Amino acid sequence: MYYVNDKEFKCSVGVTLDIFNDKWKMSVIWHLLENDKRFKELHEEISEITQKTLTVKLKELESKNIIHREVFPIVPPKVVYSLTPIGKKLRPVLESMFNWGIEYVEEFGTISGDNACEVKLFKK
Amino acid sequence: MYYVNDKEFKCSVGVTLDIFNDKWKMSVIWHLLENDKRFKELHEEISEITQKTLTVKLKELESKNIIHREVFPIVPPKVVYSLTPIGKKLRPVLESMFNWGIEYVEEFGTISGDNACEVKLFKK
DNA sequence: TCTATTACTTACCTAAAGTATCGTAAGGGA
DNA sequence: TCCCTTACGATACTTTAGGTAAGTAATAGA
Repeated sequence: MYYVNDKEFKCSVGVTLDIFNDKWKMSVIWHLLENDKRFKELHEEISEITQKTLTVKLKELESKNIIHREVFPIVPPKVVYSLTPIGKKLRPVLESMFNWGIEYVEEFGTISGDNACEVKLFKK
Repeated sequence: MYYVNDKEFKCSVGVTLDIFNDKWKMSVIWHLLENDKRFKELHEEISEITQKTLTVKLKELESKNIIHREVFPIVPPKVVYSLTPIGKKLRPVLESMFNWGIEYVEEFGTISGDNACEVKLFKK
């Protein structure tokens, strides 16, 4: 049995799925894998998310020790988000999702042109 | 650019995240990786999901060609769900989630006793 | 006849996420 | 002085995903 603040899990997969049980957290991790980002940068890159939801998701990830939030006390404000060590260890998860996505599209979708996405993934 | 029925994605990770953007689909895959299952077996194993939601999620996964649904015309009814070839290719995704979950619990949770979960994962 | 079985369906309700707008705080320009 | 700017996020309201609880069909067995 695995226990993470009062919650009980039969399996470690459950721990992971319980954290990433929503629509957005994995996306945030994906974008932070590239490099640290300010709130506005994240919001521009994950353009479909609303400001409020992004705020909530960043707080959730911070409270679970997956991202780190650094505030610069200047005006206009500046806040930079980065992955913690355990957050960085999510890379293999996103990597396998990346690879599966390609296989899925090759079978059931279409690809046009190319994209700079691999760069994001495979740069250290 | 990647296209999967009318939807456009900048990155193949987006394709994967768009499919598994909910609370339950990954869990269903996890349980089907072990072996094919009837509706009732899945419902017992993923006990927190409601019957209605499981029905909906299975239909969604079937429509996306990730699982296969076989109906036996008997009474009481028997319906067996299994992973399609592309569905089986999700194993590395769950595997990395499994591994990350262990690392996360080692750092922020506790483990008591052991579990038979690895068996499920690593049996072919 | 009555109950158990399995895989759903239906109607209703609640909680999570989305939309839109406003607040804060310091500096710059008219 | 007053208003505009930027970056973050708070607030109020609406939409939707998921949860609750009950019902259905068809047959076997008590």
